[in-house]
Amino acid sequence: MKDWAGAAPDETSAPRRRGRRPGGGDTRAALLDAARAVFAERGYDGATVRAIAERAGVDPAMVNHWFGGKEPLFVAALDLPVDPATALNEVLPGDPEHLAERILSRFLQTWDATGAAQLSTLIQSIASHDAAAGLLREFITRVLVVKVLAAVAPDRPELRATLCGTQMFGLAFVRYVLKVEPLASADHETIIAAVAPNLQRYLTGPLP
Amino acid sequence: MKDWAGAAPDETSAPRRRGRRPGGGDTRAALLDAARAVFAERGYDGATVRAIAERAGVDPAMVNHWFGGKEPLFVAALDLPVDPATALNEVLPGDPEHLAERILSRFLQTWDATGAAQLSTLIQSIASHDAAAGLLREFITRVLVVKVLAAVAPDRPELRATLCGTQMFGLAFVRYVLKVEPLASADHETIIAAVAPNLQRYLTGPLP
DNA sequence: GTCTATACAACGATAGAC
DNA sequence: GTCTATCGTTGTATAGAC
Repeated sequence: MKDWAGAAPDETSAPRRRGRRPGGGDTRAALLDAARAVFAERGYDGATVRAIAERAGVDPAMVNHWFGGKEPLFVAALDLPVDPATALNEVLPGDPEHLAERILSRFLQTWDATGAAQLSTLIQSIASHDAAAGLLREFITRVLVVKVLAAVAPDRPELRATLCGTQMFGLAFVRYVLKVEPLASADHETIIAAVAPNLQRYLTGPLP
Repeated sequence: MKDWAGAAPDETSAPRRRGRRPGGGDTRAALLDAARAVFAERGYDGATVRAIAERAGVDPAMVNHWFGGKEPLFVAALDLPVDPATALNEVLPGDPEHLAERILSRFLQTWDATGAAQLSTLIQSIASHDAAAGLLREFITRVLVVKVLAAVAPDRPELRATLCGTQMFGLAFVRYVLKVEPLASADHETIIAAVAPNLQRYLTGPLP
């Protein structure tokens, strides 16, 4: 950390070789591992790109080169089966009063296609490892609050985001992990019609 | 949480002695272990009291003596910090249109007092072991559908029950396991005011 | 030769010390 | 207010793979 931050760079230590590494194409994997460790230890804001790159033994610019920035690296470290940014960009445009329907439709399509197995393992790691829980907490806060709620919420975006999180997470768990009938086998239309009004109230409806 | 995969003591083919056993005070624990195993293997309806007692190596009458019946044994096997029957009897009476508020109030009091640790371990075992997931599925179906929804729901009690399950489980997970702010630190009044209308819609509101 | 992974320097923004 | 340190990000030159 303090090697190259403020000290004079004209030390006698040998500079790292520039250019492409001989055999190892493991920079991307090293960054992912380092990112999971640092994000888990310090959270999203506390984790710096420089610290992650240092742990991985590479230049901070590699984060941008391989992932496009700090946040895409964070999403990649979560190892989700979908890219939230892409999904949100497809879902956000349109009437804000029908946003819940679009979110639910996309949500069901994604997890029905991916299958419950992957979601089950994801939830397991979330429930058992504090690190994973911290990562998801960061994810909920950042993605839901900053991107979704800031665009449509009239007030209290943080509270609305967590409330949306309760409904979406509970739906995922009961449908895909517990597989409680008749919800586990219900078609998308039924679920959207049942859940969308509640989710929409959390998004734009009146709150105390 | 108990060890759901723990093997119950094998049944012995020797004839059991009648009357009080000499030193054995482990009949209750043996029944609980056997109950978890058999409930997990066969579900609530498929598990018979006789099979549970046989695996525990005791007389079926012991189920009635120690637990008061099959269902209290099932609840005891779930190792919940509260007795659902008692809690429901305190919550059900009153205006059905305000049932959600009473459920949420009781729910928050229970888990805030017990602490998040116990709920976290409970959810972990649910997410990781299929057996525990099956038990909770049975619990949701039986308790919510038969006892709560049958009393207040105008139609589709099964669907309403699972929808209520999504909201309650999601609330528990986000507040007590993930501890996402501001929901994790919100007072009961705020949460009830925010969630009760949605839960009430699942209970008695219009469904598609 | 081209292509690409890499290192280094530097920019604008931001937060805190003074 | 200024100053400083550090952040995320970007530009660019270079070394090695192709």
